[in-house]
Amino acid sequence: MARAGTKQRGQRADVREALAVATVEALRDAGYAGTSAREVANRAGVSQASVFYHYGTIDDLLIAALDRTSESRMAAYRGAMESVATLGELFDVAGRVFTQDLDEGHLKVLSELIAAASGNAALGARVAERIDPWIELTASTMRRVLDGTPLANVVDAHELATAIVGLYLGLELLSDLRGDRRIAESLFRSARTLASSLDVLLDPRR
Amino acid sequence: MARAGTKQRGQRADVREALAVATVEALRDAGYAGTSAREVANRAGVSQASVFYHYGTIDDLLIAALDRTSESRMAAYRGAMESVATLGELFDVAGRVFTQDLDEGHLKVLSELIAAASGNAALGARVAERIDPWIELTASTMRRVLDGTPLANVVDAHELATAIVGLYLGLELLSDLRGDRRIAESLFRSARTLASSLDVLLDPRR
DNA sequence: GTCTATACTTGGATAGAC
DNA sequence: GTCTATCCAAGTATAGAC
Repeated sequence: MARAGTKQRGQRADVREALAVATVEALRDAGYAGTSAREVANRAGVSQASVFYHYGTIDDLLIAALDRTSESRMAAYRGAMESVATLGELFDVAGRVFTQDLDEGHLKVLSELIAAASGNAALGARVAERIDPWIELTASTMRRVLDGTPLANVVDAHELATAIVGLYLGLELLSDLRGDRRIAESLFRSARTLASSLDVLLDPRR
Repeated sequence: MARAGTKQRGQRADVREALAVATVEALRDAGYAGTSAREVANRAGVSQASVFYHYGTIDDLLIAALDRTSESRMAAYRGAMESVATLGELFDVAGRVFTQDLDEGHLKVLSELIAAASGNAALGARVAERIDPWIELTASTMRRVLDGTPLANVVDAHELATAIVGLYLGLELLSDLRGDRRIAESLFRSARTLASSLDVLLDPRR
């Protein structure tokens, strides 16, 4: 079924893909400072020059890696959040997805690039754009969960969402620094217990 | 009053001090990646070689800078937190000190070093040690504020403190990325309003 | 103690062969 | 398209003059 060019195009896409994957791994294992063109190229098993052929600059490669994980995680979160109707369920699901993020290093990619943005304004602007969808997703989830409860009139969903995304990032930093994900795990467990009690208070019919 | 040696010792201390101050500024303005021996030395107005004479390695200089801000901020926080007795007051004070941190870049020093720790395990261990006192301070403040309320039996102060420190770090990252501290400001304002209501619920006599 | 000069390493990016 | 070779800039660290 394939004509000439298909293989070529396929290989080209393969290398691009491999570089993006390798960049995610490098950011996860070695941080921003350790994610050089050489490091990524070695991980991908290609030459260092091909990084610049395919992506032009390191920043473009980093953004590609961020988009890669971000889109994949966004799909996972959306799916998980759709089934959530109460605060208890919310923390239950959030805890599970968070520890998965932690294990697979998805959040690490983001937190490394945010920190890197300090010394690289152009990169920072591009990273900032990519956080907005996460705050939106969180806000719409909060609106759904709080809808019909007295809290809906008291808290601003967008503001709350910003705090939650911030908390996610901060917990990632701390867990990673300690090399211990149990901190976050027990936190989500406690939050879930509290949230379940709150669910009853907010709507006793449940 | 001074003998020979006083001036010498004083100058030596001056340069050490100037280097530590310059490092804090460099981390704040240029991030970890931009904080090189050359950059710091230029800011301090001394030669690049003196960095190594005084601190031996870059890591030692970075830790000295962290200790410098950390101790100064710890004193400020302790003083501010002592007067706090209710949740409403807590968020009021926390909001003020947080925006001050943001403006002066104290938290930035910490968040940059935490992110840098990914690619530098030795640095990471030293940074981790320096976070514990903050969690302890937060935990003891929470114990005091929650003491005598029904919440005291429901939440684990140390766990809550970890979440709060994480939230602080995360909000710092987000505010800094956006270059907009109003996000955090309005968040603290809302939290304070909510907390004041909670104070009344928890102890109507107040 | 502080400087200049320098050795050595790593990283971003390009040129040119294949 | 991918490689090797190379250029250039920047960083850590040390040596040695003053």
